[in-house]
Amino acid sequence: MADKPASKPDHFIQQIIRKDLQAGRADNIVTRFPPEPNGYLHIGHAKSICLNFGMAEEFGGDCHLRFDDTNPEKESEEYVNAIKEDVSWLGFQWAGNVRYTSDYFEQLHAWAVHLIEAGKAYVCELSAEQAREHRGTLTEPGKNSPYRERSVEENLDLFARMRAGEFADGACVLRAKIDMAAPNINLRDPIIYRIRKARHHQTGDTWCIYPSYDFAHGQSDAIEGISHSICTLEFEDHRPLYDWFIENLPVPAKPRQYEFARLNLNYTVTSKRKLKQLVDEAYVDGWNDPRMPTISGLRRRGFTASAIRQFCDMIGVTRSDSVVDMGMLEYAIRDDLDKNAPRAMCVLRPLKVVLTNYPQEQVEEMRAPGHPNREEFTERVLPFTRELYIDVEDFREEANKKYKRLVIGKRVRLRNAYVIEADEAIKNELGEIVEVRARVIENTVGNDPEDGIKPKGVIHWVSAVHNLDCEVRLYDRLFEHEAPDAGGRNFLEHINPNSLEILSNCKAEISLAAASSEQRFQFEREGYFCLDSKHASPTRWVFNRTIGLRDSWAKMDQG
RNA sequence: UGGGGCGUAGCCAAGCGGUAAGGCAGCGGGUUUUGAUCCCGUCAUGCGUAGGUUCGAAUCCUACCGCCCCAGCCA
Repeated sequence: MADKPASKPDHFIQQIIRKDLQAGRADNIVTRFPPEPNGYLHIGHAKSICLNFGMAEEFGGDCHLRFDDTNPEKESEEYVNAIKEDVSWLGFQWAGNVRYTSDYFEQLHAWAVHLIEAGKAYVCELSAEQAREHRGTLTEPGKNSPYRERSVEENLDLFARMRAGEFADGACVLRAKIDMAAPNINLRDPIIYRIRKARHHQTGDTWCIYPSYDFAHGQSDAIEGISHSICTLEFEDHRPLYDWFIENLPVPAKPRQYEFARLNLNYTVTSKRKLKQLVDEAYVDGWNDPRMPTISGLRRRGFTASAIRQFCDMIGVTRSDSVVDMGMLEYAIRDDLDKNAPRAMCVLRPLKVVLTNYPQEQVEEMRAPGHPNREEFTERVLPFTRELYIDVEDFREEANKKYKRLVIGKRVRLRNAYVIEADEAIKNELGEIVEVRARVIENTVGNDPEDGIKPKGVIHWVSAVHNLDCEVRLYDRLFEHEAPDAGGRNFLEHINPNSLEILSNCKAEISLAAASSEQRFQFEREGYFCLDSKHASPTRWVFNRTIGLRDSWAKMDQG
């Protein structure tokens, strides 16, 4: 009774929607995720996707996917396709067809004409530079454009000729006639149409004038019957303009805009411009490089959609600027993979162990569970032979009692197999350990040693004759600085030169030969890994480390 | 120095006049054939600061301080 599981409290958007429903201000909740197809989606977009689709789902409404494609020069079909794939992969389904702001260009144009006819818009021939001078500053009001008082007829004619392609890019624009002295700069006669003689990925050469974001967004929301238009905080200043258009146009609905704080994650950048730069200048291997905070990068890295959704749920939705610790994202993926990833053993840095008392030709088939507490996972078979590999890190000639691995004269458990005891380290001429001689303690598979001397710890291993050669890629954060783009510094200066380490001589248990693309595993005692979708082939195994296991030993060993 | 926002623990975040939820990280302990997982415990006499109103203030009022956004024919 007293400790009934507390349900998560509503965030402010949920509170608004609940009130709107109760007050009858809305009966059908419709949201939209409105990306511009000018780059790939990243973890910050995941927050918006989860919010928009989540609200529709929670309140029995719909969420649309609408490409905000009003700037053909920066957009492309490649991005459209990648975005659709990422949204689907995250587990969301948009209502109806994919929509495009460009679907509404004809209607938007008609509304622009409507504003002209109402004396609320005019064609302005000020150059970009002159327009800037007329705009005023943050503290000084702007000056009216000399073209502001043109007749309706002249404006109609000019706008028609803009559409007809009679003017060069930049020769003139259509502006809303609002107030050049408004303290909110967005209201100082904002541009609503500009000339762009560029081929559009959806409409081809149909148009040479394109509506601005401010003119297109709210009206598109109205056309689609969006009830709650959710965007990020930097658009808050645009809300008066959003409302102005809705009030001054014969739109079929009156959507409302609400703003929330965008996601910031430490040790990374979430800016499409910067991510594009990393790709274009080859700091990474494409938008889906496993170090990228893009949805496709995280996917290739081994993240699951449900971990990303859980993360978005953990961080909440508020209006305060915040920087979420990367540790939260790491927690979300470890939590998912711990419960759901099958276990396997893989030796990353092999060191040969010869079991001197084990018969040369003998092969025993050890059995290992696919998961420590999920019996439905299929059991693995691990061939055990006289020669094995263990990890270099798991052997020391001598060590203090805190080191719970193999030490000369001490015992250790080989996971799912025998307890062994080390006798001798064989070194090369450089003094490097190249082999360890050890002995199997009899009758210790599933049992403690009969002499009562228990092993210090458990280490993983793989047969030196029955194993899978593979490559493992270890990733570290892409940036060394927790706020790479802070302080006016160039974020590229903070790139971590050691963000990728390729281990090419790894030895995995043979069951891993059947791994499929992006399939995820826990390599016991190491971390979570997945088969790389780009570099792996039927004859080549490349595993990406998604994230290591929590490692309290690493901390102890330092200090 | 105009306008719009935001300040609750190292981080995220509840709180909506009745005496500071929860999560991440950390720390201590228990279980463990993964130094993982799991379990238990611990972690704000304090809510940007200073006043005020009130029996009672993180919540209301006033002033101040700090941070973010806006002067694209980008979104």
